[in-house]
Amino acid sequence: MRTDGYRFGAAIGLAYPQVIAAMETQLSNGPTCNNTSNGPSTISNNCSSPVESGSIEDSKTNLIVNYLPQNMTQEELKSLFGSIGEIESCKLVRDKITGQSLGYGFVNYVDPKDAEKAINTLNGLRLQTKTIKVSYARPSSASIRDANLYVSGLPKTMTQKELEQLFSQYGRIITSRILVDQVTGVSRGVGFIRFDRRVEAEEAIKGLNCQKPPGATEPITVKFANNPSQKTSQALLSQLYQSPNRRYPGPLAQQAQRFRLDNLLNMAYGVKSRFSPMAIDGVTSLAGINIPGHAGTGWCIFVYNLAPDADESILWQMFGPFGAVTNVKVIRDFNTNKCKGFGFVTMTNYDEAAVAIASLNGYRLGDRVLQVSFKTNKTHKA
DNA sequence: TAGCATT
Repeated sequence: MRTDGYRFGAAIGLAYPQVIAAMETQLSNGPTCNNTSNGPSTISNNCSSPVESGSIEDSKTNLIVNYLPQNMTQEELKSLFGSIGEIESCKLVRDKITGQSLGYGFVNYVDPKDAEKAINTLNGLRLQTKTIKVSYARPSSASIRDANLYVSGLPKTMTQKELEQLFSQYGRIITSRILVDQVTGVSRGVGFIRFDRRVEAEEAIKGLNCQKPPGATEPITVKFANNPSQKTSQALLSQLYQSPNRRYPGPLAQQAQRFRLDNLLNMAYGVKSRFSPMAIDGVTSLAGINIPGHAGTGWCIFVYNLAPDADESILWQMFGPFGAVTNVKVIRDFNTNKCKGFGFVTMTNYDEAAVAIASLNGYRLGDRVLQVSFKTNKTHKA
C-alpha cells in the first residue's frame, strides 16, 4: 500500500492559488513585437496579445489540457470534463509509435460557457502527482510547433520570473520551468521556455545562446528541446538494433522483441500494469468477486453527507489526488436537481482507493462531516 | 543536460 497519500488540504486549499500564481507569471509577459526578428514570411496574427488570442473565434470552445497523469485514458478525460457540460469532441494525445499518453489532450465543448466553466473549475485540479492545467487551445498551425527551448547553465539563483524576463524580449512565452532538486528544492540550473511561435524561439537562440545573463559569471546554453516522444522512439529503435535477432526477425524473434519492447516501455514510462494481481489485506485477488466496492471496472466508493449544492467537481477535487479516478457521480433529486446527500467515486486501484477512504472518511466539508467507505451491495430504494 | 503544449 502506498504511504504517500496526499493531504486533503493540499488538494483543495492550495492547488488553486498555486496555479493562479503560475498563470499570473505567464500572463505578466506581454508580447514583444520584434518585427526585425522575423524572416521573410510573416504571420498576420504575429503580435496579438494573450487577451486577444483568447478571443479568437475558434478558441472559445476548444481547450488544451496539460499535465495529465501518465495512466489517464481518453475515457477518463472525457468523464472528467463531461461533468461540466456537453462535449463535442475529446482527444488524448498519444505517441504514434508506442501508444503511450503524451500527458496532454484536447476537449472541445459544444457551449463556450462550459469551456469557460471548465477552466474555472478544473484548472489546477490535482490528479495523482499532477496538477492539471486547463486553458484555451491556440488555433493549430505549423508555426506554433517545435517552439520549446532547453536552457542550461543558468545561475542557480535565477528565478522563473527572471528567466522569463530574460526571454520575453524575443516573443510571447507560453510556459517556463526551472528544474529543481527534488529533495532540496534548489535549482538544477536547467529549464525550459516555450514560445508561442517557433520563429520567436529561433531568435532567442540567436540572441541568448552562449551569452551571460545580467549579473551571471557563466554563459548559458540555449537550444531546441528534444521532443519527448522522439526521444523514446529513438531509444526503442536503438535497443531493437542492438538485439541479437535484429533487422529481419522471424515470428519467434518477433515475440521475443515484443517482450523487450514491453520492458522498454515500462522503463521509459514507468508504466505499471492496470491489470496485475492486487494484494488485498494479505489476500491476492484477481476478479474481486464479492469484495465490497469492487464493480468490475474499479473500486466503487460511497460518499455520504454531501451538501445539496455538491457537484461532480468537488468529488474530482477530493479523490483525484489519491490516484486514478475513472468516474464520479453525484446523486440528485429528479425534481429539484439538488444532491440527495450522497455520491459515488470509482477508482482503478485498490490501494489508492483505500488511502482515499482512510483520509477522507470523517473529513469536514463545509459544515458537514463526510462518511466515506467502499460501496456495499445495499440497494438504495428511491 | 531533460519535461511531456497543438490533435
